[in-house]
Amino acid sequence: MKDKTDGAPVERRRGEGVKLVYDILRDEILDLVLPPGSPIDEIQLAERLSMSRTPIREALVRLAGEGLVTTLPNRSTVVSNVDFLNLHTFFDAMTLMYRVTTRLAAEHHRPGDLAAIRARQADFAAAVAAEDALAMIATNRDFHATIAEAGRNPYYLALFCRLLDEGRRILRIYYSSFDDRLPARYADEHDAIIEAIATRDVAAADRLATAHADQIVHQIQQMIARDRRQTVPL
Amino acid sequence: MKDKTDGAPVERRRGEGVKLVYDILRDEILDLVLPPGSPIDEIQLAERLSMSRTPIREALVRLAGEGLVTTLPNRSTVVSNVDFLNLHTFFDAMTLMYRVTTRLAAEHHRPGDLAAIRARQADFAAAVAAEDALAMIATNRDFHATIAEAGRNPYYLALFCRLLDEGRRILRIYYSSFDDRLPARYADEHDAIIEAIATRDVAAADRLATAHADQIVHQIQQMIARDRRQTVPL
DNA sequence: TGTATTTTTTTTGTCGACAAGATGCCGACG
DNA sequence: CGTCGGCATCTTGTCGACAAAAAAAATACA
Repeated sequence: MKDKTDGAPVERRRGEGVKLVYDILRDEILDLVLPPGSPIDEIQLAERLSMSRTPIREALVRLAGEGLVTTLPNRSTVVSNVDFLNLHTFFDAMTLMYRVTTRLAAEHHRPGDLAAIRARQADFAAAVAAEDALAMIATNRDFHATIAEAGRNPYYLALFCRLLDEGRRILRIYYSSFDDRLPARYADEHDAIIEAIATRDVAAADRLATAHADQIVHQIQQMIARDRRQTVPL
Repeated sequence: MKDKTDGAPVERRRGEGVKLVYDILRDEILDLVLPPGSPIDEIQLAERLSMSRTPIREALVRLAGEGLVTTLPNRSTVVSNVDFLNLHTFFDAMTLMYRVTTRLAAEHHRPGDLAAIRARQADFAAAVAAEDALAMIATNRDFHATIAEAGRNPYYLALFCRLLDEGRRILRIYYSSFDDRLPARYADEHDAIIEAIATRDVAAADRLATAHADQIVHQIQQMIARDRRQTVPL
């Protein structure tokens, strides 16, 4: 089978191999190309990318640090599972991070930030117009991550990105039942959030972010309730 | 010089070397045995612990993932600096995590949790009685980490532990000026927090946690204001 | 035929060695 | 006397190979 990740002996700059493996695995995990529970074979990856096992292992250690993979000692490392039993902890943290990052963005954003945020919103609108649910997921993530960057709190940013990535995985699982009627509402809410940030209206930013988070959480919960049969193994 | 980390060729079980290096480096970084900016030489560590560079590198990658060390590409990896210019972001996140973890503990704690929390509080009280400021820092961290565990939100727990560790480092820097008059107040506040959690009084838990966080933040700020001269290089 | 035990195979964790990149030193030149 | 370029040294990033541990397979025995 022909793959875009060729096995030909390509020359790579020093220190670039790790990043390559890391990015590939990360994307494949978040896009569910590697579904939760998939074993990751180091040798196979090494042959596929025509490099030694050392950089692959380093990338795996980094992914394990972010919780995307789980390494069983002396056994294979597998893609981490999504903890459906404790999704409420995810929703709780997600909502809080939506709120604090948007609040902080309204407080601390600087001249260039609004342009970046609006650019991301344009990307999201394009994805909505194209009815590309996968692109919506990705651009929505980038939109809120950019807001978090404008808030300038690295601790919140790190946790928020982790949550957004996990959300990307969850949404992917329920991609088949993605309701493309709601996104228009999301786009409007995004515009309102931008407006609140631009006018430095912290209270409005908090209120809008809370409502936005509630929307997304509610939608995910609906998806889960709808497709529960498929998530429970026989 | 004789060290407890001997260089004799000791036999180690498979997979134990990485954890050993990780724990040693982590402790030395948080205790400022390795002050911020210290270069970490892989070969030197490998000789000191009588092992290859591979497990040392894996431990360094994990530490880099937690932000405790910074790896300059193709150059040495150094202990991460404390960002004094943006301490307010640290205080902000710290206060929020104090609040949400204490709230969640009041909501979700289970039978065994209170005993564990009280045990940690006893450790803290013992450190206060012994007037051991270093032990106070460590036991205070464990006390709040145990509360966060009782809250059962892994996302908050991870961020909170990271913040508590960073706080441990900051307090260590100002250890010389540690005022051992305040800790008695801390112990009382801890008792009040335990009471609020036990009675599942979420509002009280939130209020007490906020006050507690404000106390600690205020004390650190006072320390910094007092010793600013030493923090500014010539 | 089913189960327990041994053997084989596969995969991980660790090691020593080599090559790329960077830092510092030394000499040449303006 | 100061600055630039080349050389030596040091550290890191990567590689191939070996050993330990677990899984899988094969065999012996009841």
